[in-house]
Amino acid sequence: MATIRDVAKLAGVSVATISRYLNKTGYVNIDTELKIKKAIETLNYEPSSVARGLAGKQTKTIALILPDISNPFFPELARAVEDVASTYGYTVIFCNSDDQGAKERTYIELLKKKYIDGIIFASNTLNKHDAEQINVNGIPIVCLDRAPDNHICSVVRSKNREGARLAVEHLLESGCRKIAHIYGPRDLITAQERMKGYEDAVKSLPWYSPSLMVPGNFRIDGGMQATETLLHGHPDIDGIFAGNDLMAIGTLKALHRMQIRVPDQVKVCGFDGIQMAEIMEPELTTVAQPIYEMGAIVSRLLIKKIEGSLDTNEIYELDVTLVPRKSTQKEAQL
Amino acid sequence: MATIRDVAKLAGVSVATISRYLNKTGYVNIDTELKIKKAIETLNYEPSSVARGLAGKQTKTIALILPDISNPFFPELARAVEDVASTYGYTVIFCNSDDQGAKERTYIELLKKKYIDGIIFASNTLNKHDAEQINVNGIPIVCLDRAPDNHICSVVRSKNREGARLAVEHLLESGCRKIAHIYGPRDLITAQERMKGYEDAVKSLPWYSPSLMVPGNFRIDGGMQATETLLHGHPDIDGIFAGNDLMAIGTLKALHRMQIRVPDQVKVCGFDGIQMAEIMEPELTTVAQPIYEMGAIVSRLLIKKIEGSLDTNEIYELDVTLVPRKSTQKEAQL
DNA sequence: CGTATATGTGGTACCGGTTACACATTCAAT
DNA sequence: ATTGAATGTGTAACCGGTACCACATATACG
Repeated sequence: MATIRDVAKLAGVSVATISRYLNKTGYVNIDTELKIKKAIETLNYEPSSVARGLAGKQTKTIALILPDISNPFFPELARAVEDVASTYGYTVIFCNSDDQGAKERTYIELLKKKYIDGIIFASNTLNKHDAEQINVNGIPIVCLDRAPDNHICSVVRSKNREGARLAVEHLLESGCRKIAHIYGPRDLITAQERMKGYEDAVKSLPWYSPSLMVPGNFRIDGGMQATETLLHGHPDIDGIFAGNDLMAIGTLKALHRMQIRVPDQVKVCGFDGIQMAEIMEPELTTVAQPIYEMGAIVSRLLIKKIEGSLDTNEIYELDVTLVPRKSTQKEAQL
Repeated sequence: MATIRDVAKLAGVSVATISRYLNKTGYVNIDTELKIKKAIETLNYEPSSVARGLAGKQTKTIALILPDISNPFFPELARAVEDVASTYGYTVIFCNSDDQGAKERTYIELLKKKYIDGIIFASNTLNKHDAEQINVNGIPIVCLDRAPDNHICSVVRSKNREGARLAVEHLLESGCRKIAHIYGPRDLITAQERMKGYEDAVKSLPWYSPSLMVPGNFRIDGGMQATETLLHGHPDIDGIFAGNDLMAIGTLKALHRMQIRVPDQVKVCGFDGIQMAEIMEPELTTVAQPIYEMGAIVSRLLIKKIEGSLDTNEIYELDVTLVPRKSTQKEAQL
């Protein structure tokens, strides 16, 4: 690999000039420019990002910390992040935290040593202390869903509470008269918000009872178990709003095993809008988050922050859309 | 951030000694060691990976180039790669190539500039020329599925041909008498091998006809279209072996729309063993590849290559397993 | 014409590590 | 006593860039 000094020698100028030419900082005579161009060409020179990273500030690398890439919600997000990052010339390192604070901190240490330019947090355990820790090091961060604390970093999230209300209202309109909710892990803001949305929509209704809310774990198996519990306690349930699609899929599976027909006997609605929802049989109605868009926005935000054209921390709340499908279809009106 | 010189000053020794201590290269007196330890402790010193990268050789970073992380096959693979990489202290950069040679080459250029330690190719367009190009730069590479050329890099793949035979035999055992095949993109080795496996198993059977093989694109929509074409031409088909799970899912969907019952009228088998297969209704029988294991092996291989404890290029062919599920179930024997 | 400003270029000290080499000292073996 | 290996440490060049500063020349303005 040729170095900048090789190029300088061949072009008959100093390294400073080459650097100026490369970064378009300072003056370079048009003739000199041509000579440099030719030298670079013939030497097949490519500036080393590592040297640049050491000398200057930026490594043109960002990190994406998420709980688990094999959770179907994240691949699309990751794709979006990588897409916009690469169009801006950034490279992305990805880390699976499994939502464990310890792992996150380990990664953060590692990333600091690597002079990473910024971090996207799609993980949920980042707390105020950690965020401040990173901020101290001057590394810009942007969060998904969760704000460690007000204004410590920008946050992108979608309207979880409103979405949950939408889901319940849709179930009501579809003819449900007793709707249960399977909620996700208590420590996840998204799960909390969706639960609140559910409560908003049902608490004034005569049939409402707190026992209609049971915990899941945001995974398929959790949805299955919760559904069994639910139908055991309330055999007359005719609508289930699951806190995310994975649990809704579990619900569908459990109902199928119990030989309960969807949507005839029980209607089901999920939340997230992952691809899987569409391939279920019956197809799963869901409140879709704009996953790709979230990833794209969060990346653009981070890059803006890195490049200094943004120094305020804002909260972006994205709209969700109810996607009605088979699993909540009213009986045909004959 | 403290630097090595700060530590040296505080500990009252030279930077060389600190470096020796850090890398456990060369002698360091036990007393000196203690002083250094203390200095590092009080300064909260962390060596800069970037400086190390520039001075020494390794950046402790590997790249994973795959077609598209949102293709359900890859998240699990990516997870495995990241898991083992991180246990060895490596960090992973991921790149979506969309199977476009141009994108791949752009990434490779970028990665070279970053002094990446090695590359895992799970993408399919890497050709001999590209691979040599990388080899010239001395960057170790390991491939999934595809060997650009014999012995230019190690390859991890699973027994596609044998797996396809397994699938067809299973369909035959389940009572099928006319089995079609939906194959994937012609330029993918995996698709070719699976097609060959299908042919191996059926070519000597009386009903066999080349028109039983139709192209899909390894995606859901491709599977749906292919299924429609297939049943149009051969209404008496009672078994379909799709080249991958995504297409098999499409098949299931198409059959459902055509009101053809699975497995009663037509049995379906996929290939890959992605999580989605299990959540289908009916659950999809498939030939499962050990996806996580493939990712783990390929990463370990790469790391060994990087660290010099491996210099031969080998081919690892992993066993596949037929996972019988509802979509190929025989009618109950009453 | 003197002076300010724009244009163009080079020297070189960094950035924060690694490592080759030189130089001591200790200790066991001859 | 001599020698050579093992132990221990420091100096400084290098990795490949960036950027500050000095310095020249050309052009414009009052």
